[in-house]
Amino acid sequence: MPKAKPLTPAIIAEAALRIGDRDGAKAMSMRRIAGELGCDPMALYRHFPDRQALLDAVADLAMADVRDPDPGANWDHRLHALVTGIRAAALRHPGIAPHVAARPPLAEQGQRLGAAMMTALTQAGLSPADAIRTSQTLVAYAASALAMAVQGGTRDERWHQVSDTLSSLPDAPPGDGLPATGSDEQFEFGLRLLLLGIRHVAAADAGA
Amino acid sequence: MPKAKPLTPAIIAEAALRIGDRDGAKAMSMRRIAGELGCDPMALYRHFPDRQALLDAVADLAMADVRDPDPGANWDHRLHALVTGIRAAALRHPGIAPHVAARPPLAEQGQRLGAAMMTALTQAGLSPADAIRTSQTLVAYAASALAMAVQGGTRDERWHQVSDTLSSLPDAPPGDGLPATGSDEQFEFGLRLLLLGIRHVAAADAGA
DNA sequence: ACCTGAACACCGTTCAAGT
DNA sequence: ACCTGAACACCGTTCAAGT
Repeated sequence: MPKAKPLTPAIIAEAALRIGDRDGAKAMSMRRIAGELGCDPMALYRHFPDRQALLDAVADLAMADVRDPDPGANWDHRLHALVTGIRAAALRHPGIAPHVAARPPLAEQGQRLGAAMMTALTQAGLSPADAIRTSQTLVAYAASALAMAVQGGTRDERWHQVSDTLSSLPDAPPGDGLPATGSDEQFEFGLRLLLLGIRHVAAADAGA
Repeated sequence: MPKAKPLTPAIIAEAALRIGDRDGAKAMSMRRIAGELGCDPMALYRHFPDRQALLDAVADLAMADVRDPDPGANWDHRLHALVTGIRAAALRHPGIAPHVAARPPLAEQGQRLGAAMMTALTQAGLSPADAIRTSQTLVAYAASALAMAVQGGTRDERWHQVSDTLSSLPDAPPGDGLPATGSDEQFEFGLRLLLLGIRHVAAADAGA
């Protein structure tokens, strides 16, 4: 179903996100996106140098509805809300989530979220240099949590095997009732681990 | 250059790894692998259900030369060596590294490394349940560090922009001399953050 | 019954030909 | 000068035809 004419990068990215939400990651091909917009596939190349650049724009767009929660809250609440929000936003768009995990959004939304994390970490008492290093670590963890929850545009059952595999080792842990690898609970555990480490570094930075 | 006849999953995985090392991730196609082995592309399907399963085997193979360092060492030294070793092994095979990052190796090597991490964490004093949760977090972090260092089978320059982007924010940190996102130094920082958190949890588990 | 390779239904991107 | 779409060089996988 062809549409009107005026193409912009934003319109293209929105169409691609729609297709990804509907039909998965592999459906976001140049041909399918052009079909959705009713234009020639080659027309997309006048707005993006290649498919990778187009998907970068889609990934950034998917981060648009992550809110930086009330700036008056504690730094750890803010950080927790931000990182959780990034993961949740990506999971709301499973088609583009693998791309978010593989390549950090660096456009408008990526910069906004990066800035929010930096202020929360500075608020925590980290030195500017450590705040940057920590931001990168949190981005890495959020990305990985995404890759684990999503595979090829659908929530990935296979990761559950990691938990099963680890549970079946000699040291014999309980096994049942443990969070699966890509689950919300497992994500929360790792994030708490990182926040504990951050608190420690913050104390050291403040003491220095 | 066709070779001899007998195909096994191991021989196929070795050929694919060789191609990936030489020509990158996209070169590991069913057709190219078959060409390397001098067989029909369809012959591969008698040993693997699909391409994804074949790449899973290649990813596991790439972990084969990670050593569990001297078991007498401190738990944090062992963990550090294991996680660093996983990342280094994957970076030695950049063609398969993105796949290692996206899907954890669960075959022979994956189970061996999982078991090694579990014993180190138990040694640290963690409860079995927390040891599993922490293993998963460490796997997640290692995977992410890989995704950041490698893109499409080559070390990714684009991630350096994350560091640049964060450095250019209002709060104005020094900017120069900071580790780039996919770098060894940045990886070490995040790993130390996690080890600090683990030490904290270990103390709590021991006290309970 | 097993194996092969032609064929199907796609890709991203180049580039020559049209306007 | 700009835009188009045919064509190139690939994919993973199915399946009918051969042995």
